[in-house]
Amino acid sequence: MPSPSAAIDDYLKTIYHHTEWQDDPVTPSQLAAELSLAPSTVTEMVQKLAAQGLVSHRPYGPVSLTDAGRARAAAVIRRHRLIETWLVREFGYAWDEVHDEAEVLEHTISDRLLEGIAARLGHPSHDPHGDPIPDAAGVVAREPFVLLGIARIGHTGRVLRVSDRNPELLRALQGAGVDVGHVVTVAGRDTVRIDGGAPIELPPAAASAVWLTA
Amino acid sequence: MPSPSAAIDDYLKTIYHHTEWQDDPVTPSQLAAELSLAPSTVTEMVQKLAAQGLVSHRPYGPVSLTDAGRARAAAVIRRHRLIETWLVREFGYAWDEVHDEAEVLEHTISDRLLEGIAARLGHPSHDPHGDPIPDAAGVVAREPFVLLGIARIGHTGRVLRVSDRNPELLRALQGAGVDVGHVVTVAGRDTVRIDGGAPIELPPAAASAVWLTA
DNA sequence: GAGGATTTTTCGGCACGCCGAAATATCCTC
DNA sequence: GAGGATATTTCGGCGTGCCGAAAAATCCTC
Repeated sequence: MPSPSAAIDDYLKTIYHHTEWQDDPVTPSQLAAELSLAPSTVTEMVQKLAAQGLVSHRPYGPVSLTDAGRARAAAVIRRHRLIETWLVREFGYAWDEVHDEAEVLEHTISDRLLEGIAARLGHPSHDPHGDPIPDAAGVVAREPFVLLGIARIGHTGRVLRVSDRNPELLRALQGAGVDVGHVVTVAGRDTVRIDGGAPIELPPAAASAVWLTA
Repeated sequence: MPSPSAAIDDYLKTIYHHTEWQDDPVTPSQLAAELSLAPSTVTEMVQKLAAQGLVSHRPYGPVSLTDAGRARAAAVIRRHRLIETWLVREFGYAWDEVHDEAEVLEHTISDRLLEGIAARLGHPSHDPHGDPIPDAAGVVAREPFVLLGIARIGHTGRVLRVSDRNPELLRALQGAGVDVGHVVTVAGRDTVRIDGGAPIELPPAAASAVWLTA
């Protein structure tokens, strides 16, 4: 049981993301791409994680978290999302500016400081992207959702989450008034109305990046 | 000119501490003791720092900062002390609890966040120990001082600084009311009066750990 | 189901920061 | 100023996390 490692946490976090919204098995090559590492590096690390009981993996197969791995990943993600929330609320960072800073601090802030931040924020259950923040026990609050591109025309829902992989899209949506927490009505695969106003056409990528309450 | 390194910054910071209040040349063995590293490790790192122009050092001699090294050290110390101040003021850490957290965060916080913290604190010039915080340009505010054990009996001064190496002593002094910013009158090598009250005897170590305005 | 394409793994290697043991330089005492 | 004590440096080595090249397994198409 070696001491925590930033690299290990990054792997766990990345694997976790694949099971957060749909249950995707992760292949080593996906991991390599997402972590910007050589495939050989990923193989080695995955073997190490498997030896520590954090992931399950048989040779040439996909990778998935064990319960222990999921718990640890949830803890890292809690840190990441709390830090993002804090940077936005208290330091005026924009949504798309917090990621790099959180990426570093999630590995270095003490539990004590983290909980201090959580307390000061009022123990939020969601970060500024609308992603749920696991509580200190690793439990995640969930809400039923539909993707914008899949919701039926006329469906009205609150924007629950905006996928945070694409800063450009984030800004475009924000500019169009499609912000987490806002209520919109679906007018097409990538078109919405706000407050019954005129239809607003969003970038095509929005169809699979905007999550509405069901 | 490699990218910043936490290890390098730790060496520079430690060397800097030796010239902060008196101009002590630092020997490799002192560095090794203060950094809790093997002497051989220090030799290697010092050679690396010398090659980068951050310290000057000839074989078997002491180590001192170059101007470039001092500038970099001041930047690290600025980070450290701002973070300490922030932890005390905004998260209710006690003086003697902030050091470890600051030790880590000083290497990982971005410039942007650091300056956000500085702004929120009102750009303080001193940390909770009374140590001066270099400004963003590395310039340090100085004030004339005397050590408690050296001040003449009857001298009255404000507590400017309490050496932060010894948490136990810190607590003892705080308990006795010898806090940074408080005004005391010297009644002996390790005895003071506060507000003309009865003499308070401090631990012997206080003589060389408490700094008063001259 | 054969054979080539793709994915994964193995293997040797590297940079970093560290260590202990042994060699070497300096210091200090008589 | 000789000789031992002490400080410093050199050297081989280690763990972590990474890489590229080559080998091995799997997949996919015909």
